[in-house]
Amino acid sequence: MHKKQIKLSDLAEELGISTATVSRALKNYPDISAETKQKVIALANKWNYRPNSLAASLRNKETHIIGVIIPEVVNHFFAKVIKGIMEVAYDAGYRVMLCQSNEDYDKEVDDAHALLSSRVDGLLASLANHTRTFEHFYDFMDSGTPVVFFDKTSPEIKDCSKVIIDDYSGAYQAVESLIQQGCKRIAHLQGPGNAHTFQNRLRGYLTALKDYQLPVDPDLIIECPEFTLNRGRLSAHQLVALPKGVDGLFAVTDLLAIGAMKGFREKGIQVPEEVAIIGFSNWEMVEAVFPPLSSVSQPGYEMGRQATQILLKEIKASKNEEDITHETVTLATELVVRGSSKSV
Amino acid sequence: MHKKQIKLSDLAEELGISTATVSRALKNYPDISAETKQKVIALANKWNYRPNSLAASLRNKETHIIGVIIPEVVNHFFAKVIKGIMEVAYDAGYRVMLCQSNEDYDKEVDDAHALLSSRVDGLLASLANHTRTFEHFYDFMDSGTPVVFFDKTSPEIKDCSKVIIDDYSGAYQAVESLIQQGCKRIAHLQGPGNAHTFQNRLRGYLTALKDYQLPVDPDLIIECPEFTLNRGRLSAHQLVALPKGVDGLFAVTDLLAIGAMKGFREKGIQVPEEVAIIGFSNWEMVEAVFPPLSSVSQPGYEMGRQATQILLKEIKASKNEEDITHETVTLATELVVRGSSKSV
DNA sequence: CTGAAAGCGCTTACAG
DNA sequence: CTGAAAGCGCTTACAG
Repeated sequence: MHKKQIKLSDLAEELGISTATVSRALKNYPDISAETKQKVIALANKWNYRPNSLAASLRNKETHIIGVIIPEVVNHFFAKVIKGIMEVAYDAGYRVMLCQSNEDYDKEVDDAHALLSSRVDGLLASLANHTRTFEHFYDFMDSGTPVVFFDKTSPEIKDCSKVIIDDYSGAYQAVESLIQQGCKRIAHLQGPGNAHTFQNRLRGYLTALKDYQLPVDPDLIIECPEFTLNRGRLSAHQLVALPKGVDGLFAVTDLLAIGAMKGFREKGIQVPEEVAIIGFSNWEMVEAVFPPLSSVSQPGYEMGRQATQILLKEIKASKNEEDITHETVTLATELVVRGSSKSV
Repeated sequence: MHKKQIKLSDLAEELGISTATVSRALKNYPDISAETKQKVIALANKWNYRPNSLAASLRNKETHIIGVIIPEVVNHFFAKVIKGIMEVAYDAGYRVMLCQSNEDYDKEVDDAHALLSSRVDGLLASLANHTRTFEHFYDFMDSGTPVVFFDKTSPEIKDCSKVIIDDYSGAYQAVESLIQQGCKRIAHLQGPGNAHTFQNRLRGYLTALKDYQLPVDPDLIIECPEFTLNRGRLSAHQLVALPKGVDGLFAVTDLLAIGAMKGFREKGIQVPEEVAIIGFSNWEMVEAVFPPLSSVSQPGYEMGRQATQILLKEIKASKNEEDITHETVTLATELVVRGSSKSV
């Protein structure tokens, strides 16, 4: 590998001045003569000089890189979060090192260690479904590197900021709406593991049933290990086969709900006449299926933006040795009713 | 910011040995005594030592980071590419710095410069729709940093590897299939800009028409500036309003095709009886709409994997000062016929 | 207005 | 088997 990248000393040598002066000229320090600045900048452009940011980062003890750990990239919600993160980061002059835990605790730990080694200035993380210990995150906090959790987090984690959505209320509203339109046997397609978000949606479901004096039937609660159309489809088949049947369904995520719609249709069940369905996330595709899917909005883009804004604020405070007050932002959810259920 | 991160010299001091020995012990050099190694490793674990990879990278002149420039993260195809990239990179001990050009040429240039400054070991890039000059990529090649383009590239770019799909054949097949099932007035929802992929799909469409002696009607070709359901929907309305109507549609991407299905349905047009529709990408959601959408498969995950494998091979060759033979891999596409068109 | 020098935290050729 | 020393490419306090 013979990378012939230009360095400061190459410019300095050609101009017959010191690297210190070149460095200062490029950073537009006020006490460098205009003439010197011009010469330096002209030469830097001529040679296409790109400063080695490794060296600068090592020296300055900041990398202007944000680490991101996300369970899964191929997921519309998380993709929007990433977009929000990258935009805010870019506007502030930060770059993003992205890691996908793949819902694997060991990989999550590994990624955290690598990002720590890379000396990222801050970390944005969303937990894998089965993460139960958090030492790999505490390592960041202990080293003074701010961490902000988004979406999938845990109440056990203290002393850091979080951006979450109101999963509980969103779920409650959805199920309440099904109840109010007359559903008596409402199923729930549940998310895997002990992820707090999914637990909160389950809690919203259970509480709504209880508040309206509807019994909880374990047969109506199906844990879906992965979020695919097919899993939703098969769950619908399973529900249709129940002796007492099903007349409503709230799914932890839209993909499962859409899969379930397909599964019901395959069994000749009419939506919403025989089974009313509500999903969660409200992604664009809910408009494309027929009937359009009712869903609870989950503002991923906004979540990414806000989490990054908080992180940048904490990075800045940490750099200035100011005190940091952590905050938990809860983004509102909203039930959007479409053809797959009735408005009440 | 008072990051109290442990460094080699802290370990060395506590053990009363040199940093050189600590460094070698941690890297399991053969000529370090087993006893020393154990002591070092025990202490490193105790203090949770994370080597500063900035320092190591600066010294070794390699970062084990791959730069990725992609037009858009919120796009199922690109998300799958990213997943493929990250998996292969991770397995080889590489990390990913992700940049989203947002289909903006200036941002693409900016991202390229930043990645060059970060001294990534290699670059994977897919062009923004309106990119027409490539200096920002040539900078990498000139500096000896391998670049592999995937999906959106340009024949003007020489001397580097590419992983693309056979857009032309996929499009040709799709349109041929529509013709063979009797469609006479086949519309095309076209992608924006001069992106080569979209041009090739357009070319497949035009050639198929020509081969079957069907006239090309400019009214039937609609350029869609962005890929949204609504854009597909409105395009369908526009086509329905044509005096001569439309009886087939090939869309440059599934989201537009699904939007068009919705648009036709809104106008009371039956799919596939009155208009047969075929999309491009074959993403999971095509199974969810009704009727299920016929589509040309576009293996994004595989594309990400292969592009990364080639890049890693070139990085290795470059490091060993071996000659590099660039290759262009063309992944096959396949028409998958479903309910929105008829098999022939 | 400019330069010499030290230092960020590693790694490794060289010496012993 | 281990250490002293140089160096990766920057930045900046200090001196002039």
